[in-house]
Amino acid sequence: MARRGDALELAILGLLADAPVHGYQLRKQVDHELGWTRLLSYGTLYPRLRQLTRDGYIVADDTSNEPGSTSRRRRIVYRLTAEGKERLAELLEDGGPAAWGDDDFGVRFALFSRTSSPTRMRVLEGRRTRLEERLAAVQEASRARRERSDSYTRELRRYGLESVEREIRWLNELIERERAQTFEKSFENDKEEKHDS
Amino acid sequence: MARRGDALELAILGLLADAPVHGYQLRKQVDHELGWTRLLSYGTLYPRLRQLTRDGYIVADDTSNEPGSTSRRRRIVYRLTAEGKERLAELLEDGGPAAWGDDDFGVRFALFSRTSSPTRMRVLEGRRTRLEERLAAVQEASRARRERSDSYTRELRRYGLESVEREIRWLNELIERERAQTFEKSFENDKEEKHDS
DNA sequence: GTTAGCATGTAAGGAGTTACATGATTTT
DNA sequence: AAAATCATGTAACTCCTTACATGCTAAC
Repeated sequence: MARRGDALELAILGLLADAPVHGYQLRKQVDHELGWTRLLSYGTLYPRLRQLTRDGYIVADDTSNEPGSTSRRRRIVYRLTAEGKERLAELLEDGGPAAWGDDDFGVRFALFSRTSSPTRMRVLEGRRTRLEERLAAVQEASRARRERSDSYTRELRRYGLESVEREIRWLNELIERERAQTFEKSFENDKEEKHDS
Repeated sequence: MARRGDALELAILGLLADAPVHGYQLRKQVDHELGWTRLLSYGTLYPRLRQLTRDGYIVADDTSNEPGSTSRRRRIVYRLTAEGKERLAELLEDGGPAAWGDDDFGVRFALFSRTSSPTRMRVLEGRRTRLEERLAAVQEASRARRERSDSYTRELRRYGLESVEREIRWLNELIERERAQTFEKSFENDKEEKHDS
């Protein structure tokens, strides 16, 4: 049974797919390169690296044993195994509800170049739907119920709604781009098919 | 020893300060009226209400026992005690680092009308500093290190940076407004003082 | 009468933070 | 020589989610 939407596992496997890195550097990459909101602590990262090692998705190379160049720091560099690559592909292609969440979406989006076009579409549209639902719920609540309405609460809601609307517009652009690309490709395929016939 | 920045406790006490409500409704208010990102589950809310009751900050009135109007639903309505009001004031005036976080900031901001002006300033400026640090870290990482740079990663970073910059501009406006208010008040105080003398 | 929503809870498990602990290396 | 940062880890604790469980009431 595949663990449910696990942004951290995906982040680790996705980053290691680019190049082998050690834990300390991995943390920085997760914090800075992926759309990570809260900082990742070592108390979370290191145990997880060991767990993924146990699972057979990654392997550790301790560089301190290597007689390489002069006095290197002790580093444990992790890299993907064949199973890890499979696992990564599997996680990436699962564009279900778990992928619409705030944390998961960022990581998945950053790894879109390893994701199939149909899955990219599912993730983008799922995320958009989720945001639209949220928008509707907040708007309705502010309309129907008589609620807290001091200036600060109103300002917070205004800014929040504006931010969500902005992200929806962004997603719409991305979806358009994605569609255009798919169209180009199917157009090229058509040409090739005609060539074949 | 005061528990560290606890957005949920603050949210509950803050909402109950307006009016007594029952758990089910409280959840909606937390989700819709405060800047809450992830949904609050009952498995979190109800145990916490009991805990706050044990702490003496709130009390429960079971309306099903009241011989009031015809056949009301069973509701357990909570309201603040005197200790709860004190606790709320105490939490609100602690504008330290815990208040700069993504979750905490939203709740605190929504409750700003119950917060003193100096604390409001501390919270706003602290939040701004935190965002500026984050911005600097990401920008530096994207400059210095050669990193993932496919189009999706770049687009995610671009959008992320834009969002943070936007929030900083928003905070700057709010800080300006706050300063102007403070100035007005001190101006009025000056007049009164002159009047006194 | 049946579905949908209201309303309150419990138990188990997982996940992450915090604080602690250690030591090497680079920079000032 | 001291301070900062690199680098890895452990243990306790807290918090939250998930899934389960129950029963009432309004609407269709």
